[in-house]
Amino acid sequence: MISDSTALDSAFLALADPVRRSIIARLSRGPATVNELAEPFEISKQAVSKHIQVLEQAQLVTRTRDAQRRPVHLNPARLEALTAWIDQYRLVREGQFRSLDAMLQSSAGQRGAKAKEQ
Amino acid sequence: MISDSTALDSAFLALADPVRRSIIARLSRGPATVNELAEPFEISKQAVSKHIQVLEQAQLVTRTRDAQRRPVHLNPARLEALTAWIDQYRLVREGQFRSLDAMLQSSAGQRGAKAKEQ
DNA sequence: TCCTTGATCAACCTTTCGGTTGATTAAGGA
DNA sequence: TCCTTAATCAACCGAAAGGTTGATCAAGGA
Repeated sequence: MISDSTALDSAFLALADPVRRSIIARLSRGPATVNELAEPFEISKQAVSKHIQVLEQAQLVTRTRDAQRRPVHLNPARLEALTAWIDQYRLVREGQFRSLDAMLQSSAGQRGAKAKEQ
Repeated sequence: MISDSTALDSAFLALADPVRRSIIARLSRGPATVNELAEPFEISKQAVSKHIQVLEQAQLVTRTRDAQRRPVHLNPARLEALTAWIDQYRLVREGQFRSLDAMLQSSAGQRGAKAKEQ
């Protein structure tokens, strides 16, 4: 599980772009070079290269060396870490939405409890 | 499952900020008002209000009306939709990373296959 | 050696993001 | 009615995102 806040920032930010998500989808079928990854898009190869760097910094992908090629691999562990974070909050407690009025009237609820990210 | 690309954009972007993730974490323990959500942070209430609007537009939270209060609720369904998206690619195919060289040498691999986001 | 291929670096531009402050709206309560 | 509380709107600002073009680097191959 990722606990560093900046790591989560970069990982979620990396997924917040259709080009980068499409690259993830492509890499789930196997590694690919920058040229291969750039081919489906209308933007420049430099732009795709930047997207890959964003994914790499988020540790969602890794790169190896093969002569002048720099093949890109998916890093599934990082994707798992993101689902792990989401799953912390995905299942909310039974009955907590039962009655908003009851909650607001019984004192100030959890007011003052410092929200803390795990 | 979310299939609209802009919906995924806004949802992942919404999670790419420590303040907003902290708000999600807080809301997983029950609904809260803007003032309650703003209390742990050193930024202005207006800034927190903006963060909540980002989460609301991403449909990660919803709001109700209670007199002059606008309590915020978590929308777990949206979080589930995100894990569903990630899970498409989380489990990569057996053996696809076996040998990069083999892949690159056996023709051009999957070159030309249009990457398509589901 | 020279050329080609694969990919990055660098500079620049425009738009969006995250924050601020000040004014305004909306709903009760005295 | 007037005041307080809850929250948003509006205008503005600096930083970062996402794109472009042009130059450069690195590794083979003829």
